[in-house]
Amino acid sequence: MLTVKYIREHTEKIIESQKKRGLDVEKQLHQILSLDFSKRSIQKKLNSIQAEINSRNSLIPQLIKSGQHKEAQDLIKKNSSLKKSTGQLSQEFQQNQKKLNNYLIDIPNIPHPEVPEGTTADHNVEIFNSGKIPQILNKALPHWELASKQNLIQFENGVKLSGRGFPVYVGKLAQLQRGLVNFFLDQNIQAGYKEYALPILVNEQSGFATGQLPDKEGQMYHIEKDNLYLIPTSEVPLTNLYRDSYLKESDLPIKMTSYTPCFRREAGSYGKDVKGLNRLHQFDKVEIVRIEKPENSSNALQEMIAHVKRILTLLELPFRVLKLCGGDLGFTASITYDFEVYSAAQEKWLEVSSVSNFESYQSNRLQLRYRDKHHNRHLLHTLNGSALALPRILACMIENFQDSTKLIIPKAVAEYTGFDSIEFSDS
RNA sequence: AGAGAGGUGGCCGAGUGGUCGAAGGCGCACGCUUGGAAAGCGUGUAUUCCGAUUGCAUCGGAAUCGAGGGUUCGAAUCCCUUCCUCUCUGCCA
Repeated sequence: MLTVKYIREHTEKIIESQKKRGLDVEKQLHQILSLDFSKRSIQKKLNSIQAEINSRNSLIPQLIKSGQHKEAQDLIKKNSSLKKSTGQLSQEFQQNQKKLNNYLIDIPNIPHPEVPEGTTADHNVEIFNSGKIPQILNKALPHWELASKQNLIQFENGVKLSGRGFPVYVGKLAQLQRGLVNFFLDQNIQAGYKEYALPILVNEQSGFATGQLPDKEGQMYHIEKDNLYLIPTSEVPLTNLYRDSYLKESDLPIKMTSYTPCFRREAGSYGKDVKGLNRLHQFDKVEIVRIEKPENSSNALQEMIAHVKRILTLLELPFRVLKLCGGDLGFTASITYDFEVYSAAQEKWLEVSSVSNFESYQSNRLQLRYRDKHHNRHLLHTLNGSALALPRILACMIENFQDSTKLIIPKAVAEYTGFDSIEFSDS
């Protein structure tokens, strides 16, 4: 979230830039400013009363020692009456603070100046296109048809076990998926990211710190008995490793990667684009996260974009990169680039990666800071991206790399699977 | 799940009612020492908020010893609630 100090100093700028999201935050910001003002005036009063009490308290033991009991009793009486007023004031102070916090939590991150105007996904700006739209095979089948026919994915069994959105991968396709995970992880490790194997259940605090709570409360699976949440992305545990941290300049940058399953309830998204692997409740993803000094975060973002591009190129899939417009930007992100792969049989683009700079928005909740050479304290910047999410990659591979007899595995991946094609049984 | 122990500053660790924001050590920073380094010596070293002055330097104040509440003129220290960790037992992949 934004700091009050920042809001105080940049009120107009924030109001202006939130318009890119289609939001009018003027009223909220003024609420925040007035709550902040009253908070400070309450604190001022409280502090001075407390100071008075404290100064008397330090006299009392001295008076008692020197036998001046009457004087001591006098001070005690004065203090106990003062104390009553502090009780009320501190209650007011706390309530004020709570209100202030609720407003603060509600303000999304400020869109970066580079974020294009626009209200819907149609206004996202294409900044890169790999250029090679594949020749579509005459009878190219969408992945759900082909994979079902060849018994590579069992959607019905998934429904039997869990419900819609929990596919079962079979045989070579399961192997291909495993190979891809290793391929992605190795690519990330080679690029300097350290691998972590993480819990996929996290507590409330972790969910809050990266911004999933309370914003996406309804989108996460919640285990009430233990008050734990199934992670919607490994961004959550990965980034929270550095919650409540003070880093040294020499520790930076921090580059991490992790493979985890991800869980999303996808409440409210039924009916649209949910066929096959397009939208799932459980899927596998390899994530990259970086923690950077503020002045380096833009460069880091560019590096991440280049990195994901490289992986997609190795996969030989046609793809494009979009700069998200304000209306399509996530709550916590300052700027986001989406990677979409072209699915020939579906004749549409599917999002396979999303790379974002959160600047200090998450750090403020995480309390993730560093100390510079002059011993001044600053919030760090966090960034993350998928490298990559599995199901849609699989879907595109199935749709783009099929011929009449087999599915062809790209070279770079074949090293990991141990086979370079999946033969179809004729039927 | 049951029983017990415990949660103190970047880390370890002392501290059971009164200058305790907290001894000591480690670490870190700067300085001295040295041909250089280590060792040694010296100095400094928590965070947040409010205020003054305004250079993110300095000064004053408040709060914080897991969290919340209570007792008291006064609590890290006593009481209650709660969360978490560890050990043993039970159970088990």
